[in-house]
Amino acid sequence: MNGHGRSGGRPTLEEVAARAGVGRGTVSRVINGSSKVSEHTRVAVEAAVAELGYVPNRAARALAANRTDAIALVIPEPEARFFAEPYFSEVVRGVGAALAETEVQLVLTLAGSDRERRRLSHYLAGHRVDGVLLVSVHAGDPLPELLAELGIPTVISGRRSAAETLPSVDSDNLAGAAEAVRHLLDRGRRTIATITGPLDVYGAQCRLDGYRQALAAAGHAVDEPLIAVGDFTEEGGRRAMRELLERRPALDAVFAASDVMAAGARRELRAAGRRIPQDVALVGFDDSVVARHMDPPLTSVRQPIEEMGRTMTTMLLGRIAGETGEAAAVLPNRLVVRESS
Amino acid sequence: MNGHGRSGGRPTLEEVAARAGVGRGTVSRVINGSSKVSEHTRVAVEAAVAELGYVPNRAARALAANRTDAIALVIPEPEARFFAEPYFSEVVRGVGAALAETEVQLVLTLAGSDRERRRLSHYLAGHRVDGVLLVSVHAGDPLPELLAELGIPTVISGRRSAAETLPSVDSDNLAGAAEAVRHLLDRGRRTIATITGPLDVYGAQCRLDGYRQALAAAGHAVDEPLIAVGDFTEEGGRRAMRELLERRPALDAVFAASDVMAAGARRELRAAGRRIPQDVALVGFDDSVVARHMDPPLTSVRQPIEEMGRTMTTMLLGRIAGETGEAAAVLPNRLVVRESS
DNA sequence: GACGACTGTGGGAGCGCTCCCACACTGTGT
DNA sequence: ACACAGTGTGGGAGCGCTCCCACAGTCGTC
Repeated sequence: MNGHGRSGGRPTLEEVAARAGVGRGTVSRVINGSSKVSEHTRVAVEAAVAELGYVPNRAARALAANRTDAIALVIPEPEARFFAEPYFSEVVRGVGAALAETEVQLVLTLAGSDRERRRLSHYLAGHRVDGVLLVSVHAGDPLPELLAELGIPTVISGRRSAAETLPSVDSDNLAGAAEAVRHLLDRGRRTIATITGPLDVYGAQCRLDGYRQALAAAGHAVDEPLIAVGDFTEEGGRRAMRELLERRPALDAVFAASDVMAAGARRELRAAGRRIPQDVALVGFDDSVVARHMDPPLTSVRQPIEEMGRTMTTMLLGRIAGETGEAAAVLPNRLVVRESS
Repeated sequence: MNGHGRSGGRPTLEEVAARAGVGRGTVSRVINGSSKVSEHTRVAVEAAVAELGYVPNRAARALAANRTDAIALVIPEPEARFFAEPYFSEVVRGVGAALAETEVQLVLTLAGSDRERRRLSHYLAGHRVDGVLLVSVHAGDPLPELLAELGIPTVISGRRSAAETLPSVDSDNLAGAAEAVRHLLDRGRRTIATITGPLDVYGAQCRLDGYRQALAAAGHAVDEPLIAVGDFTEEGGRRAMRELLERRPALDAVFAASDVMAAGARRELRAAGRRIPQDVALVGFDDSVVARHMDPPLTSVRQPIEEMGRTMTTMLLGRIAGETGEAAAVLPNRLVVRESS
């Protein structure tokens, strides 16, 4: 086809060795960047590699070395939160960026139900990836423990609790929420409500804590009826907003723990005849497409998702390489101010 | 750890064979569902497999059989269109669904520039995947040809021209656009403008053709000044809308070839004091998150992206298995009617 | 001048599978 | 009785690498 090697097949280590006039072991050393190869030989081998267009056979290498140079990204398929727009692609982009300069390949795995996740661990046991990236793990998910048992290095995104034991990368939900609330205070708002996520989700809890802390730090007492629990859905946001308007009709700002809930809140506010931001300022969380295209465009807390993907990957590669030690990164969030506040 | 096999390692074929009291070959036959194994033996082997928790070693299999049971999904990283929201995740979901019942794994590859794509083909040459799924391929992209040279089965999404030679899966852009326009006509609109995508993109061309055909079929002459060329960006949509309002201030409907351009058009219409849909009806294309959250919610043409992913995958697996013959699927689009029209 | 320590290097062994040939063993037809 | 096709089955020979042991060569040292 392209003149390389013998008939049909791609060139092998052996052929490169023959061409360079050295032994198999030497070529292997050069390919793997081992030391202990003389300059002279190295150059000769590299020339042979180039001439033959040699590319190591991944399967053979994996078999012999008992590693795969592949990591898996496990995706909770049915979950709206993750598949919802930018999250997924940004994580992938970050992971891809971290992997770009390595020879490690990314295997994507969709696994929704707990049963599927069990099956997956069986699968991972045989199909052998060197490590696993777990996104959006719930408390009670069996997968992390199964992976630990199998001795497969794992990094998760988002802590499951304050006492997360697994290596994890998270954004600073508390600080992000606090910044959002501080921003509303700075804008002169005084009756600031919040719509939280489900409180058994650690991140949602953190965002609520941020809300509380920002108010407290500014010397305001927290008025509990200004807190309504949502579920990260638009309808949930709407319902929570309805409650809030009933309980505290005089509120002049709302911090929603997700953009989608903010969208629901906006609908409800409109229905109640409140103008945004004149009557009520609105801030969301996630800085999703929804935020940019809302009317008015939504002020929102942006998580460094791509960077989280990158950090997770770097961390995982480190652990595969045998590093232990500190393994919990918390990345800063950033408030993106738009017209809604 | 869990009592399986010998110390440390996972069980091998050999061990299963010993346990079942048969030869290696026989176990292999059972594992691979080959015929020519007596019922009795098969049962015994399956029992041994279950007892030992045997999972075939992927690398060994790949090496011996000279196939990898993996396919690559190549993603044009920097491209907004693809990474923009649901597209990516839906494709992945479709591919995942088609792969779920197979043993084939999905390898994700990000490759932006042409140079990166060349590097990628080199990489793929290392016999790392059995086939490749190419999303969002432009005319002039070198990758398809490189893959063809390497003899790697490939399926692309979206034809590059009417005379696409590669196996491809596309949505019926022409019919979708025509339906959108017909819908506007049904709503009593008479002066229907369109904002197209870049016309060197085949899909954009098809959508324009659909616009023309629908008007022609309804007995309307196509008024060329009602056609403005955009570039799939919001700003482009805005600019095109401005042109249209200048040339044909009396227009009462706009069909934009993408939701994002429709969002731009909407902004411009608002700025010009036109109400949607009372003064001007607006229809987009893609049914993205933007459409659902626009104000008013945007009528849009929905592509069966997940199904496209599934179809591509099925097609690719077929070709890997040696099927040839017909290889171009065109899936129907569906108009999702909302308040903007 | 003999000895060890070190540096490069070659190549055997083996990773866990699939492929395929050889070999029972059965049954049928002559 | 014989040959002869058909079934299952066992196991050798690799697939292309890495690992590691052995060994040649070089140098410094006693």
